[in-house]
Formats: sequence, structure tokens, C-alpha cells
Amino acid sequence: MSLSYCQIDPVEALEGRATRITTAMAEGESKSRFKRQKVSDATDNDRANPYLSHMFEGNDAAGGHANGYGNGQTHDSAKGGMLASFKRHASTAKMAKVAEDGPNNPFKQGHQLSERYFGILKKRRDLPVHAQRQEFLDMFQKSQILVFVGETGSGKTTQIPQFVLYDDLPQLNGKMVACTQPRRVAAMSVAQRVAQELDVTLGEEVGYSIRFEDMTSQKTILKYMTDGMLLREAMNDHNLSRYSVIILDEAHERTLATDILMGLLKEVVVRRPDLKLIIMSATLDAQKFQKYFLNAPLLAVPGRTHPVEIFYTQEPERDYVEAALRTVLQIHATEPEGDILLFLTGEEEIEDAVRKINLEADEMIREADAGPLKVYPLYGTLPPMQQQRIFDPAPPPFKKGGRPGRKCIVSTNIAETSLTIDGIVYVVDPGFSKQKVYNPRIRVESLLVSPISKASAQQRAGRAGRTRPGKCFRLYTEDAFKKELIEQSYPEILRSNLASTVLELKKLGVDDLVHFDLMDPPAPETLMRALEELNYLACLDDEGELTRLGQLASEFPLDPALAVMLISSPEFYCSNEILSLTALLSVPQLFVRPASARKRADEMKELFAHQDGDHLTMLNVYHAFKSPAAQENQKQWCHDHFLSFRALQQADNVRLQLKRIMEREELELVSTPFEDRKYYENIRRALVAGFFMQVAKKDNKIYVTVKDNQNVLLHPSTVLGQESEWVIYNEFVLTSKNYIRTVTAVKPEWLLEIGENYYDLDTFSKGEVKTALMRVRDKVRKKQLIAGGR
DNA sequence: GCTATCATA
Repeated sequence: MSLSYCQIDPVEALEGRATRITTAMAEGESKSRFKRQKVSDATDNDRANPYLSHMFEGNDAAGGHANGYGNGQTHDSAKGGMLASFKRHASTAKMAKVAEDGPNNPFKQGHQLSERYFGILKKRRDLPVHAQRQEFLDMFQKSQILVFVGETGSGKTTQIPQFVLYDDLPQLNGKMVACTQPRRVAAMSVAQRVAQELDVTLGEEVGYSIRFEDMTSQKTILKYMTDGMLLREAMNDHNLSRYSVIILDEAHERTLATDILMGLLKEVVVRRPDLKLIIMSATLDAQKFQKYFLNAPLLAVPGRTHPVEIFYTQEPERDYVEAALRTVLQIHATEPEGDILLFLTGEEEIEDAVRKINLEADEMIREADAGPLKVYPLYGTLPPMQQQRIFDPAPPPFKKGGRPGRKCIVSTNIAETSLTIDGIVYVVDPGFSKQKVYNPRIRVESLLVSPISKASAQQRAGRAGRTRPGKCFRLYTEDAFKKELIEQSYPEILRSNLASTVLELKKLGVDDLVHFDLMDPPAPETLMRALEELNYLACLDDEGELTRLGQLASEFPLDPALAVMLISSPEFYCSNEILSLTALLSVPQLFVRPASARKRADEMKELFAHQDGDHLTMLNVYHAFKSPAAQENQKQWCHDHFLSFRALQQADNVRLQLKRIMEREELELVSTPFEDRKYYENIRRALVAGFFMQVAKKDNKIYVTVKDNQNVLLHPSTVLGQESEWVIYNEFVLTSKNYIRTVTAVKPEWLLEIGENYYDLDTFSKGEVKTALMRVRDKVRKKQLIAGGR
């Protein structure tokens, strides 16, 4: 298909390109490769600026004589105040307007509304959703479930929960309104914005709840939270009884947590007729939500955006990176002022592209009198300081009245949803992103560069119209867009290993997984694999019921194998160490290896290396990080040792959270004395308790995974030598070859002893692994016999 | 001889 590409040497491809551009410019046909198609709406959004709040003092606690001002309505009574005449689910937009107009704060007894409040109120009433407030209320009051469609810029995330507050009055019966977000930053910044809009202190009437931070109190009536957080709460309160209304925002993103919540809430609304549910989504798939929720009524509100012109290539591009670079330079040479956003797939590709654009731009400046061009990379693992640079203003022209300067941001799809950059006028979309895929047959998750969906393409285009009309250059044909791109990306639940999810569902009280009503049910094989995995981990018994161990494991925000390893670790006298290791294994890569200093980075890593493997090496790193020498200036220390400060900090944070759960569940925190000969051996044995299913055995030169019989290689980043016969691994990475990464040497006797059920040799197919294990088993038996005989 | 999209508890 035309979206695929053949890899050609990019440098070679780039040569001869400068001429092409110059010719194109000279002939005035710079956009000849593109066919103008249609005008689409782009995005704008009113989302809160997290920095905004610092501009205001934001405290009105000093004021507040309660008196019945104006409209003869009230003095502030204990119940209602400004809202005294409101009845639950019987209010009108008009009534809300009167209450909003003050002068007293309807949600904060005895407080007058501030000047800032009225300033914001004016702007709020300009938002598209406000025109349909009454319509919204009519539907909300009539129906238990409502699907709400609002394009970006409609104001749905900030306004709808407030509309709900005025009509649901959760304070009257001690309940809350919840609004979920897929991302933590969004939950935080939206809560902050809405607290301002309601003229209350963040954390009081309006709060948020995310992992590591609960910014709510007894007073809270509106709570923004991550979808994962609400799911956690559901585990201990199957009816989510603290809430009278639950709003699932950004449902179209179809995160795993959102999908599970939808399935769950579909059941909860039956048990709780008093609970109302609002599903908020972008336009495209609204009907699908409606249908899933038994034809719930739908309300649609337009967004407010600037138009974006879309251009397609006439012919498919062979090499999307080369085509992307060419397009960026062409825009710079020929288009009026405005910044550029280019979407590529990963760190290396992006750094490479940044380098090349810089080179070419310099040449254009020298030879074609082009304006200055600042190029910035953007991806998730980029240090925050460098991420911040994308917000720097574009460079000014070289001389007054000269050709305009601009910035060009080369980004992963982090700029598609998570980060918005103002001032982007041109988007270049090659049509690819890295996506997670799961192969249940070999139980491997991997990342693959794949064509994006139509919905993603639209989202990307929208990024060009945030501040004014923009243009989007799609590096594929219109035909490819129409015929080859799927409508929506596959939801995460269809692309993941579901071991964690199945454990969560069990804990949520869902017994019959097969009949659990999910919007997109995963393949039966994926479910079977998950159940099998949990059974081997002894989290589920043979009947599929949650065991005591499974109950415990579900308390931890960890993959089941990691949770089981942690819970078992006191038996191996090393729970303190496994606690650290578990935290380290659940954060991003510790070791930093910049292209410019690979050798020095490797030398530094050598300092921490442990001959028995990467897990122990990571533990050494953590211990060194916590040593007095490093604590003095952690950041510098990490930098000097080519370690990721962010990852280590995060690991510290996770460790603390896990430790609290250990203490709550009365799991002992113990260590083998460091001087003890068995210090490291105990840790390696504990590893086996969680990862006995991820073992490989050396067979001649290559390794073969146990049971799945996959040929694998040790990842070159390992500290382990080639001589270890049996290894456990943390992950299977499928790139240029099959690699196993983060590996540690183990003894086969431990596998038979600690992973007893899995290592029932009758279940093994004939082969080198089985024969070797049988030999080990016989040896162990003989030893036991002799020992027993004495 | 190394290819980490983005999130989440």
C-alpha cells in the first residue's frame, strides 16, 4: 500500500534536494506536489493554563458577610444559600444564571464573589456550550445516561461539570461529581482552572485526585481525576457510592481504564438508579457510544476553531522522513510567517531530522536569503528543561523587514493530545506513529511504526488552527487517506497484555469475564493467556477464583508478576531490596546513553555492574543514588554517571507508595545482612518467584525461551556475559532482532523449586530445555534421597 | 552490537 515506505539512505536522498527546492521556488510551484482538498475545522481549546493561577492572589477568604443581597432571593441559609430555591434535577439555565451573577458565592457560604470571578464569567458565557445550557439540562434531567459530543474549543471539560453542579447539588446529600481525564496533568490543570471559575480554593470545593496526590477534602463537591484513579476507587467500592454523577471525559481516546470503567458503569447504573452518567467524546464515534449505552440521548455542541486547509501529495512518498524534511524546508522558503509542527515516530528519527533540517536551513540562509529557522525536538523522554524550549518565541528576522523567522518543532505524537503549542500554523503529517501491538501467542508486547487513523490525522491537522487559520500537509494521497487509513485507532484493550486488567476485573467483582460487556471485546486468546498467566502466578485458582495472593496482588499498582515477586520477597529475606527493584522496574530506563557520549556512558555503567546481571546492577545504582555522596547533589551526580535523575526520582516515589501498601498489608520488610554470602542469591531467588515464566536457556550460541521456544538474543545493553546458561528476563523486545532485556542469571534448581507448577515437566514439549531440566530434577532427587537416608 | 509512541494505578 502506498503508505508503506522503502528505506532509502536519507543522506543520499537529501543530496540534490536543495536544488529541487530552489528550482521549485524559482518556478513558483512550491506546492505542486500537493493537491488542495478541503477546508476542515481545526482545534482550539480553552483548557486551563496551569500557569495562569499564579497571576492571581486567588483568595477571598477574608471577605464574606452573609447578607441577602439583591434579587430578594436569600440570606445564606445552611442549605443552599444562593441556591435555596433550587430543587435537584429541576433547575433551569435561567436560575443558574441568576445564582452565578452573585453577589454571593453559591457554593461557598458567606463569601462574596470576587472581581476576577466576574471577569472570567463573562468569557465563560461566550463559550459554545453556554448557548446550549438549557438543552443540556433538559436531557440531563430526563435521562440517567447522556452522551455529550463537544469538539475542542467548545468548553466542555470546564463547563459541563459546573452545569452539573448547579443542577445536581451534590452537597445536599454528601456526594460528589467526578470528572475523569486520561492524563494527570489535564486533571490537575483543569481542576485549577475550574476552581478559579467558581471562585473557590483548589482542594476545597473543587479538587483533583491523581496517583501520588490527593488534592481533595471533606468540602469537595467536584473532583477531577485520572480514569485509572476512579478504577482504583471502584475496587474498594463497587458501586462508586461517593458519587452522584460521573463524567467520563475524552472517552474517544479509549484508554484501557476508560473502557473498563464504561463496562463497569453500565452495570452500576442498573444497581444505582440515582447515579447519573455522562460520556463526553469528540465527534467521530458518538453513535458507537450511544449504541453501547442502550441508545442514550446525545447532545452535540460545535467547537470554536480556525479553518485549516488540507493538502495531500499527488503521489505516494517512498520515504516519509525525506519527504517530511523537504516539505518543512519548502514551507520555510515559500510560506508566510507561522511556526511549523512536524510529526515523526521516535527519538532517534527526530534527533536525526532536527540535525538535517538545521544543516539545510543554514544553507538556505546562506544561498537563498531565507529567514532564521529554530528547530526543536520534542518527545516524552526529553528532559523537562528542553521540553520547555518549544515554547520559546520564534526568532526575529535577521534584519528589520527581512524574511520572517520561525520555529519548527519535530515531535512524536505527544503533540497530538498531551501538549499543545500556540502559534503553530503549519502541520506536516507523514501519517505514521509508533503503536503498541500485542501478540498473545508468544505473550509479547512491542512497538511498531504503523499508519495512523483518520481520527489521528484530523487531530494532527487541528493543531495548525489554534491561533489562526492554518495549513496541514499530509504526505500521502487523498486516496490513501480515504481508503487505507482506519477510522479510529484500535482501542488499547485490543493491543495489550491483559493480565493486569483481568486481575483488576476480578477484584472489581466481575466473575464472568466472557460475558462482561465491553465496547470492544478482546480476542478470546488474549483473555485465555491472561487467565493462564494469573493461574500460574497463583493469583487465580483452577476455577478462576481470586486467591488470597491474587487479592493481595491487586492491591499493588503493579503488573501481576511484579506484585507476586514483591509479596513473596519476605520469604526470601530481601523484601527491602525487592521493593527497590520493583520500583526501578516500573519506571522508564535508568541508563542514559546520548549518541555523543556512548563510550563514557558505558564506562560509567560499568561502575555499577554486577556480574550476575542487570537486576542486581540496577539495585547497585539505586543504592549508590541513595548514598550520602550522591544525596549532596543528586542531579549533578546523576548527570555525571549518565543516569536519569527523573527516573530515579520517580522510582523513589513509587517505592514509597509500595512500601505503604506493604505496611498496610502487614508484609514484612526485611534484608539479608549485606555481608552474608547469600545477600545477592536471595534476591535472585526472589526474582524467580515472579518471573519464572520469563526464562531463557542457552542452547549453543543463542538463547531459547522456556515453553514458548522463541530464539532470542541477550540485548547488547546487558552487563551479563554470554556464559550464563539459565537467565530470567524482564522484557522481550522485538526490534531488528528478538532481544531479551534486563536479564539475570539463575540456577535451574530454583526454577523447579520456586516455579513448581509452571515447571511440571510433563507439560513441556520435547527438546533441549526439557532434557536439561529433567537432568536437574534427577540430580535434585538423588540429593534429597541421600539426605533423607541419613 | 543497542531503534523508548503516549499514558495510567
